[in-house]
Amino acid sequence: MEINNQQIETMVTEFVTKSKELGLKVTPQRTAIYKELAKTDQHPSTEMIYKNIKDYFPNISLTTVYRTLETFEKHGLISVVNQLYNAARYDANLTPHHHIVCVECKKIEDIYDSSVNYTKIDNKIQDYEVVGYSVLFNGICSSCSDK
Amino acid sequence: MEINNQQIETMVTEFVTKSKELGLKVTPQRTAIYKELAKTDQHPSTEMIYKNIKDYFPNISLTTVYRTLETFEKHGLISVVNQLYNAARYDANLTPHHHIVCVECKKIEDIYDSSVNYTKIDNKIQDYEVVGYSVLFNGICSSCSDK
DNA sequence: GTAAATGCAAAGTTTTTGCCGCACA
DNA sequence: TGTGCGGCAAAAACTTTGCATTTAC
Repeated sequence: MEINNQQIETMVTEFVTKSKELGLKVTPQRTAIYKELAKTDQHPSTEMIYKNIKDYFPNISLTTVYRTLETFEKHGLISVVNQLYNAARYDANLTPHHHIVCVECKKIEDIYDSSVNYTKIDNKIQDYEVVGYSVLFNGICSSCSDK
Repeated sequence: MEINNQQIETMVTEFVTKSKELGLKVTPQRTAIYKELAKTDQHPSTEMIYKNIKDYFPNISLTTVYRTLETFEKHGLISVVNQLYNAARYDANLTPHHHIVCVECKKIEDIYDSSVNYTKIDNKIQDYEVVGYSVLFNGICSSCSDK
């Protein structure tokens, strides 16, 4: 799916407004980083964003991209697709179940709550042959919310 | 939730059987790694598993743990909780939507398929205050399945 | 006996941190 | 004119690879 120029401009305008509300400075680097992310639905990594910006903004630092994306995410301007990107986490329990991760301490727990249901899907979505799916809830665990 | 010794032994027995069926050698290291994962629902990282085993198996190598977990995962003996652990991936689209990732090439696409629905949940699961959730489908994209 | 698995060392990736200079409210 | 931001370098954290040795079958 393509995102057209007008949509991007709208998003950038909102980004500037929200940044000012949040007390974040709007710099050329930040605008470039936001725009790079707004113009694609490919969910790029930090490195990909950096490389794209380098073409027209050769002095930008990779560190800035890392720090800026983290700042944006912390303030809700963007979201991280893979909350648990820090390290691989494994599970020997192969029965279908869901997970909940604490956004503070990164602890993961299994969910067996019966209110959590997923509607049956067929094994074809868009151009993909689906081999599985997982539901990941984000939350704050009781010990972190106590703090 | 606790996993009792009998459950663990059953899992280890099945692990040995499946390994043999798959032509995988059952070594003391592999058994230790599997057991370490079977006895917890904490979804440990490679490092955590390594540290726990080190206590009673001081010679084990971190490399072995990495390689073994990858082998187990490839053969379906265990699963990886966070498919996209390689690098952080970002999204400027804040409207609720789901994702599908190609298990081969790691490409991510948005899902707007109306057959994908999630039943409404309240904002409390177990001890967590839920702030959001995401559904991640695993699949094989058309260009990868062509190969 | 042989192919597969392990351990060690080294290298490759991804991410974070410290420090200093710069710039915009 | 001070606080936040950016750039550079270094370090930290996580993961993979090459090679010689050992082991399970």
